[in-house]
Amino acid sequence: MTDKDRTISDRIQKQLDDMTRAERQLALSILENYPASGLGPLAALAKGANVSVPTVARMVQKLGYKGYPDFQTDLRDELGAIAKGPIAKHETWAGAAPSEHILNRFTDAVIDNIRNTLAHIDPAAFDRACALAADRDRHLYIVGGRITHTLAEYMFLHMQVIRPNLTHVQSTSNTWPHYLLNAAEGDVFIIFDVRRYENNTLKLAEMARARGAKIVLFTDQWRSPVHRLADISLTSRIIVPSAWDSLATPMLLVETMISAVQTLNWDDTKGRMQELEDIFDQTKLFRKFT
Amino acid sequence: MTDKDRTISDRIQKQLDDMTRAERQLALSILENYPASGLGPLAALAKGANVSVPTVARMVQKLGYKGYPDFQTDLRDELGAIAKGPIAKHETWAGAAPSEHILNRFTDAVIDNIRNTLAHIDPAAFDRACALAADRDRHLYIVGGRITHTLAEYMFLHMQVIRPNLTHVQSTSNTWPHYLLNAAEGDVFIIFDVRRYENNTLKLAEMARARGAKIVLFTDQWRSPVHRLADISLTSRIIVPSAWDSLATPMLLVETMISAVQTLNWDDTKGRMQELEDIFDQTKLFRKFT
DNA sequence: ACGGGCCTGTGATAAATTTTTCACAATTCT
DNA sequence: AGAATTGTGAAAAATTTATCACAGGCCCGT
Repeated sequence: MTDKDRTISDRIQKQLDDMTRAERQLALSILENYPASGLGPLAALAKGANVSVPTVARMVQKLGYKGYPDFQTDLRDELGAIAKGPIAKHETWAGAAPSEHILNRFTDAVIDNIRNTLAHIDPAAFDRACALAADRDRHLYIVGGRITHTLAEYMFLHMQVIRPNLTHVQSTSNTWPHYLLNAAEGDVFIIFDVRRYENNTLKLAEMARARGAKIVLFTDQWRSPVHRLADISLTSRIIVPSAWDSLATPMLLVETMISAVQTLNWDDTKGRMQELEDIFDQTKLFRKFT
Repeated sequence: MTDKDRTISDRIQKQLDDMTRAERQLALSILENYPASGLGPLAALAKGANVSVPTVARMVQKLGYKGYPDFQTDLRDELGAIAKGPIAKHETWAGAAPSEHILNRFTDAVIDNIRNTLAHIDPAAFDRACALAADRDRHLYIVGGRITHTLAEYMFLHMQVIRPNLTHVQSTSNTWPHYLLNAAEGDVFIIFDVRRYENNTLKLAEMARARGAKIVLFTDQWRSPVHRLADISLTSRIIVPSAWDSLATPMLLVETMISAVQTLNWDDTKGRMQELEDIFDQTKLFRKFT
């Protein structure tokens, strides 16, 4: 037993590989809300993990404890030890690393970006953008640039399941003018443009605008020049301790929009989602919900 | 009941003055090792406080609980909330929207994912992964699946600037076996695989492994089967109130790794970035940054 | 100092809950 | 098909909790 196995959490994680499905399910549940969930009654823990009572009993014994109460005692001791430690310790995300570690510095920055972004966002505008993206009568164009096309494609992949009638355009390619030939009044362009802003993207936006299309823009705090043409601009803070910017926050917004649009289109999407559920079942990670 | 009474600790402290000798003795004992001591059996708590069993029973009822288990439940809930960190304390992110708005619910979930992911990550393993990714002598393969290839590509785009000698492989394409022909012992595969896990990805990993390559895996909390072949697994929590999973947290890790690798290779990267700038300037792909 | 009122501990017991275990069926994996 | 895993339902065992009555102690005012 090395240095790393001091906490029960570590020990559980280490054994994760050798566990069976139900055990792993249980272990993850314990880790999920650690250590509170393990301090309640055995039956509650079992229920929370969607696992049977004997499974819990069997596992704690596999972990080397005489019984569940024994396991709880260990958990409590650990909890007590933690609380006694350097309390006022500046909060670190990866507790096992010093706060100067890049993991902590970077995460700090991203959390800060998220907080700042959400604080300044206009929920009404966001909702309008979602409504536009959900409208299947409008053709939906999703446009990304050199780096942002990964975000654009990510959105495209999901929207494809949610609704028909959409196109993924890469503004850096030289084929995008072709797409615009088909753009009609009322169509929707979701455009991604963060610094350094791309001329192609701006041109594309201008032409889209000229054809009477609606423009939803994902950009950064310094705002792409496209924002003057956009009906709705969603700006994210993207600075991190790195030579590059972080797309984590824009991605959060993208995912949120996907979720919102899917809800708006739920009636129509339900069928397709059922298929996904079936595939989901095949992963055999979970019990079926009965 | 005001703002200050949110935690049980606060409530107990407030009543401290009105308590009798034995009660105060008990209360201080609870506070002494909070909340661990309150989560054990009643008798143990009594003994630890040098107080009789009925005293404990009487006091928890005075505190307004139906019984000791009731009190414990409250303590556990509080512990669960605390463990989530001050950030997750039901803060509304987009202040302009109600907390039920999807923006707030989704952000809550993502922050929670980040917190949980970072809490369980092994910084040493992360550092080793970065070192592997930074090693120019090893060819670097970046592998993504159907959805995750966007993340893979995102990483690839940045790594391209940082170091030479790398390839982006899409496991869903049927061309990947060709890439493997060139893979040599000691080469590094960064593989992305979240549920639903893809057979192609697993096969690819197996072949890479067979050729003696190192494998770094980005996966979710349920862990892709690839993790058994991986030298280093970086697991993220990815659940959000949506029909899909969130790649925001894996993306955070990716960006952090990019930043770390770039620092490791900084001497060389500096020059390459400058060249890139020059090339972009020449092609006038970008507007100049003001 | 004294007595009354309150608090507290003792020891015991009943009640409630929780834990443990079992055998077997159902399911999943190989 | 056979082996391993997991769930079910139940019952027994163990532990924990809630209470009780009562005695001893402490504080307080007289």
